Amino acid sequence: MSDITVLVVDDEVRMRKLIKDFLMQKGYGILEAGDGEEALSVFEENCNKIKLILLDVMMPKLDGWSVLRQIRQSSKVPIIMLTARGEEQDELFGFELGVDEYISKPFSPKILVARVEAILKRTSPELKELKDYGGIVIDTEGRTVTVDGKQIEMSLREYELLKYLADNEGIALSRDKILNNVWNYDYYGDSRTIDSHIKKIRHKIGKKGKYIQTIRGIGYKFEIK
Amino acid sequence: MSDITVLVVDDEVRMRKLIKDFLMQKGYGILEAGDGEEALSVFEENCNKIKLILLDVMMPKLDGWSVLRQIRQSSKVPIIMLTARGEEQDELFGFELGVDEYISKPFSPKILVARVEAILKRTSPELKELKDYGGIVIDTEGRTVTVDGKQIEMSLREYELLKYLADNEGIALSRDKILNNVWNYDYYGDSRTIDSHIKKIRHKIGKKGKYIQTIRGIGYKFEIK
DNA sequence: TTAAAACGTTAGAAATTCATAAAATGGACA
DNA sequence: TGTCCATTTTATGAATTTCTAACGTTTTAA
Repeated sequence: MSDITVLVVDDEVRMRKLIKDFLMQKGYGILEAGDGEEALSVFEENCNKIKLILLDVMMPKLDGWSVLRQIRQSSKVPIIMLTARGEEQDELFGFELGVDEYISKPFSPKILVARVEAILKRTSPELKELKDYGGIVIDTEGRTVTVDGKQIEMSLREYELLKYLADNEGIALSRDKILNNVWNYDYYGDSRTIDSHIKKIRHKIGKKGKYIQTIRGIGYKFEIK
Repeated sequence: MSDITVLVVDDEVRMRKLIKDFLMQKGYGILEAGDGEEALSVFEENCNKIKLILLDVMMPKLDGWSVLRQIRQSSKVPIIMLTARGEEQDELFGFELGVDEYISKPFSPKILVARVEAILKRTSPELKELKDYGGIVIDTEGRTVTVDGKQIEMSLREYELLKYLADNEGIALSRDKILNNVWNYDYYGDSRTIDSHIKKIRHKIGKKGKYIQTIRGIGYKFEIK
């Protein structure tokens, strides 16, 4: 289950349903609104979940431009405007207000999905499985670590250890806990081996090595400071 | 008071009451639903408050799986499925739909509470274990002590001792008790070593050092005044 | 008032713990 | 088999923490 939610705002139920069907098929969560006012209240309630808004221009009560302007006062969430043919003259005006894309009706579902995915890919880090811990970027898919834009070569244990620490940011982890999670649960060796790896990681990530704090008598803690 | 609310969905009133009692004791707010349809409408009304759903599988009108699927269209709120024994074969299927845990009936309340707390801990940041003792804030996860917003460096014993005293706020603790709890039970040394640490703690927490009272002839007591 | 007891404070010794480097181990692969 | 590399272990010194013992101060009770 993806944790990406798209808000679809259109006064036509059939249009909403159409968009919903295609995006849900791609695994996105969908929220709907039938007019501008509803859009604002739905967005307010779910602003942390909503990663993209598809916004029709022509709507009763409150039109798309007004909704756009309101939302932009508090959020930079990507917005795609849905326009009817012949409304192109507004585009320039819209980009200044922070519109990310236009799709003009009627559109092919393929195009819609493609544009949505393109935008989400560049704006939603969780889609890339990239996590940024204060400049230390961990790509769990590619199993790579990048510090200040420079990729760092890491061995298996180093990577796993760093990831475990970073995933538990702010939590002091005992040596036992670390061994049980990064090594096999029945690991039999010296817990000093952790120190050894910590040393190498700290060295490799340079200045950011100080994010890995030593908790004397306990273990280590990752903390961005 | 925590503003964490749990939605309990089960068709048996007694079951709901049981779960409710235990979770309310832990300080969570409870909402109830007696069938799948009610569950959906209650969730819709309170989706921003509800931080976890306990969902029975077998219910009239709309079963747990359908409710799960519906809710997953708009939300990734953690869901624990309550299954009768022998329904395990569905588990794999459920995880794909975003089930976070299974608990099979009959269950011990202890397990229920433990699982609920484990999930909430990792999904609700507002639940972070910060305890404020009159301006002395102890973060048990991060193992840090903050006094009036300023973090204080503490050694292992100092931290453990302060935490032990604070956890037993208002209770006079004998030296023996302190030694047995903060030091190893087979500690062999002088109990005056406590005084030494108390002195350092008092100094480190400055004005708030007066919270640690000396109980002559007995030991010490933490009291906010 | 005074001695005894309990606690506060201090400084330094002792013990623990960690960082580091370097050597040993062990597995993968040519 | 030998080489390479990741990993683990070991050794050493440094840093920190903990403990102790001694002395000072306060409280208690005779």
